[in-house]
Amino acid sequence: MEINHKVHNCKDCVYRSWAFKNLSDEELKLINTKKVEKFYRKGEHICVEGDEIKDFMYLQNGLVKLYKTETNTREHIISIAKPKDFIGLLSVFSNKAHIYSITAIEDSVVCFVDLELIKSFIKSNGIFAIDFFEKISAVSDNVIKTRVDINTRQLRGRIAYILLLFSKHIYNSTKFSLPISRKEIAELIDMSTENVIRVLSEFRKDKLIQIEGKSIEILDLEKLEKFYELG
Amino acid sequence: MEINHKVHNCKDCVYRSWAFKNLSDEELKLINTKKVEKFYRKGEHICVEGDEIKDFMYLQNGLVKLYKTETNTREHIISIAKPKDFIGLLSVFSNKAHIYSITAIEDSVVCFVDLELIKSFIKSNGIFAIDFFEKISAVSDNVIKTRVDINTRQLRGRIAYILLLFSKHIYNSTKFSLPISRKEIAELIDMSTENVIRVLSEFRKDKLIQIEGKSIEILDLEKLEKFYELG
DNA sequence: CGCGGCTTTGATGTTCATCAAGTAAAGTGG
DNA sequence: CCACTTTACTTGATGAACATCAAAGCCGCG
Repeated sequence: MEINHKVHNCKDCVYRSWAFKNLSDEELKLINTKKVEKFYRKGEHICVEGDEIKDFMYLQNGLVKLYKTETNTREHIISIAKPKDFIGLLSVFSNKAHIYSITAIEDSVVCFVDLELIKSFIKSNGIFAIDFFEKISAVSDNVIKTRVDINTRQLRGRIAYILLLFSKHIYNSTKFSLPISRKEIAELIDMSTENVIRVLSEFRKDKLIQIEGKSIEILDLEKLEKFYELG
Repeated sequence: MEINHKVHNCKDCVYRSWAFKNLSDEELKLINTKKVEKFYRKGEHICVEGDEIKDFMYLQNGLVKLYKTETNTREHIISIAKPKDFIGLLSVFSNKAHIYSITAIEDSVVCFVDLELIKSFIKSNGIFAIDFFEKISAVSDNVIKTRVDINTRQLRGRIAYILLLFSKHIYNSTKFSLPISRKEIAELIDMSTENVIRVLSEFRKDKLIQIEGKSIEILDLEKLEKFYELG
């Protein structure tokens, strides 16, 4: 299932300047020898609820979903992680086992770093510790904010939220290809699949978006933002 | 508004053995001289959305709510914090300003510790850093879990959730006095005040609970748990 | 080529918020 | 302490928002 990805040197990794900027050359070297980069094809599992947490994982490339399995046919998506996000959330510190499953929704590359190594850096390198926690706190804080954002809105506001999320925060374009199915959108924003489709169709009829299968273009950003703001 | 509470010595504080157990005697002494314990009467604000974050705050005693103000008459409650919880959540690391307001819903004692001091301990004391982050991660993780729990349920399941929350996790008793109004329950679980009342009345008629004003007794724990599990 | 999963639309019914109106409780000023 | 005001609570009636059911077309995949 998993294919080992072409391994980079951590020194050249974009994440060095982000989360790991405060590591010394030796520490970086140690990470470099111990880290594992794995490639996941769209649809492949990265981890499953209940798996033991051994590594600190962050997304180098692609897009993944965090979710809980509710029934055989229904999942509940907690969040969509984008590159640079720490995809195990805080569980890495507060749990022994993953509390969510993670699956790639686009071809993705995940970097695994042994958790004990990260912990040893936290212990020995205080500057790193502070910076590191700022970064992972932001990711979790954002999940909370997103959940609240979604709950306080109704259908149109939620769909507008999702469209704006992909457009502004993930693809940086008004034109993109939806990485998830209508059903997954429904599972992400707590509504029925049928109503996701209905609202999308309504938005198309009202010329807010152009949509054909997975391909979406936002035509009227202002109106969409109004739907988002008004709930 | 705020009344200075009788100040304890950190050495005798129950929290020493919990979050601060890995601090040395000198470090503890430093906290002791710098910390401020404040007493808040029920209803008093501890902080307001937008306030600068200067301190790390944890709840020694009482009960507080975290919320966002939506309109003049409506708030949205994010969570209820109980003793030992870190009430600023992760914002302390990822934000300069509080993103939620905090108000006491019971008479409460909050301990304020200068954030810079905490950060300096994180830098200098690695064992403390790891332990400390485990603790605050658990609190935030729990907020996420709770939000998901609530959204995936409908009215009866949500009310059951709230009742079980107070009974099991806060008061450890089937008999307790509700610390929040019907309106606040509504704001916490995203439903209308009227329907909170309706479901509570229904539960009373069905002999699941006995309720008179704020005083509640759970009569049929099993049925209540069934409502919670089935949503 | 046929099966299962995804998508779409319409019809129906349930769940829920909102409105209205009244009672009880809790502050507030004289 | 009492009239007064406000805020909390409660119940019923109504309609809006939404899920569910049903049926059909579509597409990919073995």
